[in-house]
Amino acid sequence: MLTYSEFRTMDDTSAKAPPYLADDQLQQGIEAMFFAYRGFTADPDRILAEKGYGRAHHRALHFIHRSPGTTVNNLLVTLGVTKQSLNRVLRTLIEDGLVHNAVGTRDRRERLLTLTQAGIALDKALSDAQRARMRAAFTAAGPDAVDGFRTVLEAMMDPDMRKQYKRLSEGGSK
Amino acid sequence: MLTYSEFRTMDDTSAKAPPYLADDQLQQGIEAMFFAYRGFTADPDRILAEKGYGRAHHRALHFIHRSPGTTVNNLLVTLGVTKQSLNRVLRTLIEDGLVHNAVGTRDRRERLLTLTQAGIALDKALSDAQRARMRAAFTAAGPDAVDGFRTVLEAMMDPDMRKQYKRLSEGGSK
DNA sequence: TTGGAATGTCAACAATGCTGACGTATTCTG
DNA sequence: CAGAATACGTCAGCATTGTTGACATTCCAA
Repeated sequence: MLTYSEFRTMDDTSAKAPPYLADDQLQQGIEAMFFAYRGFTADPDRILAEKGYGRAHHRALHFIHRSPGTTVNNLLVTLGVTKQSLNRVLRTLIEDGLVHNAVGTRDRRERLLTLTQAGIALDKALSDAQRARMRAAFTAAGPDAVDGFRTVLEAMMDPDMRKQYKRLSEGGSK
Repeated sequence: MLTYSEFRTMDDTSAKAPPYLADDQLQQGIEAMFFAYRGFTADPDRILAEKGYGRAHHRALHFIHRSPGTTVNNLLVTLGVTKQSLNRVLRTLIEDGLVHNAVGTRDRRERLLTLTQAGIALDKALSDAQRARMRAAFTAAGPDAVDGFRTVLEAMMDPDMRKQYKRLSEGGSK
């Protein structure tokens, strides 16, 4: 099979590229996403299973760690789930002493979420495992491929999610 | 990214860009995967919800379409789920007349799975939606980015899944 | 003071994973 | 041929994580 760039090079005799992508290219991309996402979650999932948590707990820990002091509503938007679904996860994390919630100072209705030391420790274990795979993939693929990887993924996001993503990438914390 | 001690002493005017760190690249990749996968599944999910199916039905339809006449065992390996989980999905698809299973010719214990016309139609609707987003992303990102995208995703897969992926890529495009 | 926003909680339900156990048909092997 | 192994289907039960809907509480803002 030709790569897309090879395909493009063959046909690219004019300044205007053909606005056509072979369905095989797209199909391959779809399957790549499917199989890669399985790998992406495999390592944290193993750790989570040992501790009795699920993927939703990982996501909550991750984004609380990423934006310390975030509110429940912010987290809802980022994770794209209902408050009931998040609340169930959040409650167990708070009960287990991994997450701390404090009454907001600017707005006392809000609950500002932070990780405890135990929460930081678990997040680190999960994050280390996931980053190790990402690092291996990035190293194997090379920096140019990594740029392309991020460019395509960003283009695949819903606009609202892209904003979330960019805000996190640029600021690290708002 | 702010540390926790920095967060605790932070006031509203202290926001500043954190220094560029190598781990930030990995973190950004992780979040890109998370947000992009949401976009990746969003369009098919809407169609599936209308029809009363879930993401697992989509996956089954996709890979049966991709490998017509595949067996249940083959599908189990590709999807990475248990036979009980797959069977539940497969049964509804067969009952609803989207999938046909025939007794194997080479080995009569096997069930050879194919899509019916109705199954092909639903798969096409789902596939069209997903491909449209993939096409838009590929077009926006450009051919070099697409190559990098696939390279990194492939490097992120578990070895067994990478074999599956390559087998499908080679066979499906001949 | 009142309306609405933010949050929490309870109940019910659905989709989709899992393990374990069992039955049937078929094929392979000694 | 007898028994082991394989492929598949199914039942039962359970966990995670998503959904709606309803309702109470707290508290900011007009």
